[in-house]
Amino acid sequence: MASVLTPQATDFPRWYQDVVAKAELADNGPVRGTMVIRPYGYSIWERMQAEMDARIKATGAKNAYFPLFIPMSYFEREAEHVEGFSPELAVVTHAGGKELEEPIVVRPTSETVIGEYMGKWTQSYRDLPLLLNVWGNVVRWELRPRLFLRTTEFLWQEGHTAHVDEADAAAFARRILHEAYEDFMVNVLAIPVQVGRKTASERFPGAINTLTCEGMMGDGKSLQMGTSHELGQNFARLFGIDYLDDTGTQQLAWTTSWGSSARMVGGLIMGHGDDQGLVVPPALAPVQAAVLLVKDQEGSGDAARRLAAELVDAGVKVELDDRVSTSFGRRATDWELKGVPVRVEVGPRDLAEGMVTLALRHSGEKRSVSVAEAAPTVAALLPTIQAELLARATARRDESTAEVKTVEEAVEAAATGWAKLPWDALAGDGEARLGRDAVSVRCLQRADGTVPDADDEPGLVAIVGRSY
RNA sequence: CGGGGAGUAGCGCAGUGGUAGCGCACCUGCUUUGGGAGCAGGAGGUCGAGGGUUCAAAUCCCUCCUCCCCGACCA
Repeated sequence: MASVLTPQATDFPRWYQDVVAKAELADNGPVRGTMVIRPYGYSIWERMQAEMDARIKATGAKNAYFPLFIPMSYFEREAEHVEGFSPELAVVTHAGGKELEEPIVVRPTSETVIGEYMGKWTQSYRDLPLLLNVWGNVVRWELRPRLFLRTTEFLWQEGHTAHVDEADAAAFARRILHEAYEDFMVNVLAIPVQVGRKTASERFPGAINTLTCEGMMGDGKSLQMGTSHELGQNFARLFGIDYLDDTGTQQLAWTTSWGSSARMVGGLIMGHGDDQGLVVPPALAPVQAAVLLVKDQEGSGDAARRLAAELVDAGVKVELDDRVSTSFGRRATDWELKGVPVRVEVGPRDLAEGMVTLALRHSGEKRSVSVAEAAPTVAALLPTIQAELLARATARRDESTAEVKTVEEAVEAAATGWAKLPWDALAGDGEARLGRDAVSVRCLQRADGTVPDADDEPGLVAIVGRSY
């Protein structure tokens, strides 16, 4: 059979584009950098949203919505913020048939508007912490777009919180990082992210500290899959987020912001995909099992429908594929491209023996089970597959991570994966030297892998690599 | 913004002056269906736009537009 996709080893970026197209995830939009998310791609994003939303709400944050349009003047209040974002702003200068008095920015992020309203809403320490989350779209004008990974408009979640003091803000930024982001990525996406602290040069514009989750992709490059920022009192000062404390003294709040986006779909593709296409972990999959009717003869159609119903009853997300006017091979390939964890192949040959065939996407394994055992077997397999995917991704990441001592060795290791390098080895112009080879510090960790509180703690380790 | 390409059917492309073609996809029918089925028939085009040369332009000339790829930022 001719291969459907460009092999990863031949051209990884082209493989990625092929998967996006053939698995029917997305199309390019009419305006450069925009993206049309197709139903299957969107169903994956909806599953991500559902899992993330539950984790975000579990921290006490509540969903709200803020406007797409932001007055330009809001941006100009914070020097680093405006400097960081101005090259990628889309600005509305005309509306209603005339030129506007003040240009309006299409939000690239919402710290400023949300700051303005937090300022209105916080008067007493009893109003704090104020924990908000927004699901929406943002626009950052991109020169080099790639579907899901970097598009001019993208879907995301941005959380914004205000706290009575620095310690509470710092704790919350870490809580989101671990309990929402890391937990989701490890346990649902089955991607073993490295969590750590960004260096000053990689920090969010206007933040005093940025924390990150970095996943390793199939080509050894790093993908930033979620970030959580401590904003200090920068935005509180500029937008008047203050309150009276329990002694009646006026105090400035401490704020955080944190975001994750549909870029995670790109992480899913490149984190688990293979030359046969996407591989979706069962905990995430919008379709966990496809019941594939080989041909509708000798009652196999009825058997397939019955089996699909049994799978639903067993709590499995099922899709019945009885489009027998399309060849079996074509349909099997399509489900494989879409990364559906289990295919249940139902045909007269097996049914004559009282059996059906299960095909596992992640391993390529096929096994025969009796019709009666099929539904419970599939239901029981899903957690096993989930665990195997995480184990496999973890092993691959560890094999592709080298412990090194010098900048030169780090650059060499970054050709195929990550390097762990003593942060001290990058003192002075180390980051600039990495940058010349398109390599950067993805994050800093303590020797035990935990997240540092400052980048001048002794003995820190820099995780270094190429990135998306 | 600097350098390099490309615009012809939904997608990928061929077509160096004689009036539009191939592969895939699509539609109809028949035969198929256990890893992208076969055969037959069919539909689909202001050849990026405008101007010029010519008996004749997808093809040659001029102008414009758009898109893609490589160099500085980013979820």
